[in-house]
Amino acid sequence: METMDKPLETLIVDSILDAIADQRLRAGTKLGEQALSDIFDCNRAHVRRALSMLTGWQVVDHLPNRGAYVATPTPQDARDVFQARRAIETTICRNAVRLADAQDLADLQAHLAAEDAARGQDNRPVAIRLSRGFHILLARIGRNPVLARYLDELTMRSSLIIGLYAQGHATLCAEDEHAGIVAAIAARDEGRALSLLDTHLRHIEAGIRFDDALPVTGALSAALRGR
Amino acid sequence: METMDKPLETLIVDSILDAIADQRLRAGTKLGEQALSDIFDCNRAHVRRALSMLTGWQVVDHLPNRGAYVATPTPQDARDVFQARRAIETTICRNAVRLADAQDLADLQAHLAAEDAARGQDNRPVAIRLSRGFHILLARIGRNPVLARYLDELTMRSSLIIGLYAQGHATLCAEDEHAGIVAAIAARDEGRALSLLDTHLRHIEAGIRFDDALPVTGALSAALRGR
DNA sequence: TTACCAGACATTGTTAACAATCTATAATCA
DNA sequence: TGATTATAGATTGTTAACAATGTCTGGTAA
Repeated sequence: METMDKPLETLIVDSILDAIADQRLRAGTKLGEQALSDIFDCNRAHVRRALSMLTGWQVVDHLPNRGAYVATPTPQDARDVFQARRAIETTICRNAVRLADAQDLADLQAHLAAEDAARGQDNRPVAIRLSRGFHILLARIGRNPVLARYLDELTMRSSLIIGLYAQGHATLCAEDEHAGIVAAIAARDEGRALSLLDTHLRHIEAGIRFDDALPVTGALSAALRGR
Repeated sequence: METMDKPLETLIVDSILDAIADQRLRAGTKLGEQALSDIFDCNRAHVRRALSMLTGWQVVDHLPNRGAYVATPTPQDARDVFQARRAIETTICRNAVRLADAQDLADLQAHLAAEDAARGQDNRPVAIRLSRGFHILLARIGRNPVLARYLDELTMRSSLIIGLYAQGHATLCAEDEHAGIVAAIAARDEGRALSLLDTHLRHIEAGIRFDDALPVTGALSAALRGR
């Protein structure tokens, strides 16, 4: 009889990761232990463990005696993250072209439709989540959990970077670029898929503007409660 | 006046990571909280934090109510890890070919000499460390800390895999293959460097034998004390 | 006004005691 | 003998109190 336990730390970590991915939690936000204990109605020790896990995800910086803060990527970090994404997503995409079955292709089409719908309704929060979700879905189809885990991390950091440096501009993946990649995968055209993906990632990176500064932010509980 | 603090958790984490990288700590070893507290002469809370960080490195599995264990990669994990290494080290190597300056090339030559010396003396522990160190050095020369960090993690997991599944066989990187890569980098021959690196990584992977089973192990304190 | 300092307040870090769970030993029964 | 179950010990999980550090306010003097 399985207990199907749901460790409390995992809930905290996932909530914060989701909030970062959705750009509800912005770079530089302080993650106070008391505040998080209140929000998740738990002991400070749990929060502490969760924060050290998030540090391992590289999306939280821990300053001794001063607390934990959502990481603030530098321009150099941004370049490195996007280069890493190109390296990893290239292999993921090659896997996807080879391994995608009928169900996977259907999932991709459904995802494109959902993205389209969200944009049609001007639903920005959902559009952000689906935009990231496309890359995550590709990683699942690639069937390499090691690479998928790294991509998870890199897309989190991408969210922080985009929220910091590309507020007005290319804040979302261009939808037609996603569609082109899906078409190439369905056609088993590896070369075209890889080329389109590389171009797509460079477009995202090109949308960031480092001269824009960072606005500080508050409202931790609102960012985490929301969904 | 800097305090140059050296957080205790960091010491514990680094010691265990080093022990794993050097194959002193083997897959499946139990990491008891009391045992580690004794070894590092510290509070159990520190050990607890260190273990949760190591979980983030994917080299420690945490079983609720049963403790922490050095991860035991499956054959599938092994395939995924090596594919990830090929993806990441390809980009790292491309960077290295472009960015290596005179000092970097000298460092590479010095490293090859050190590897040669260790082999000449049949100093297996040092040879293991240097074998991994070559790939880490390449990553430093590539100047992308994000990729370097992932390679750190992947080489750790490679150490566990090799210790588990390739005991007798290809337990070390072939030295001449490292030398060939260095020569290609020095000649700024990107194509040759990438090709040699890919072949090298496939050779390492080919050395693992999944039919061999895992021997359990003990001697935690000896593995960590040693150096 | 501005710079500096002292104190109160809030936050993080540390420790120990207690509770819950698991594991290994030994006794019981078929 | 072999399997099962109780019990004791060890290990992990949880909590609260206390200590150390950082931050902020208000006041003082140049």
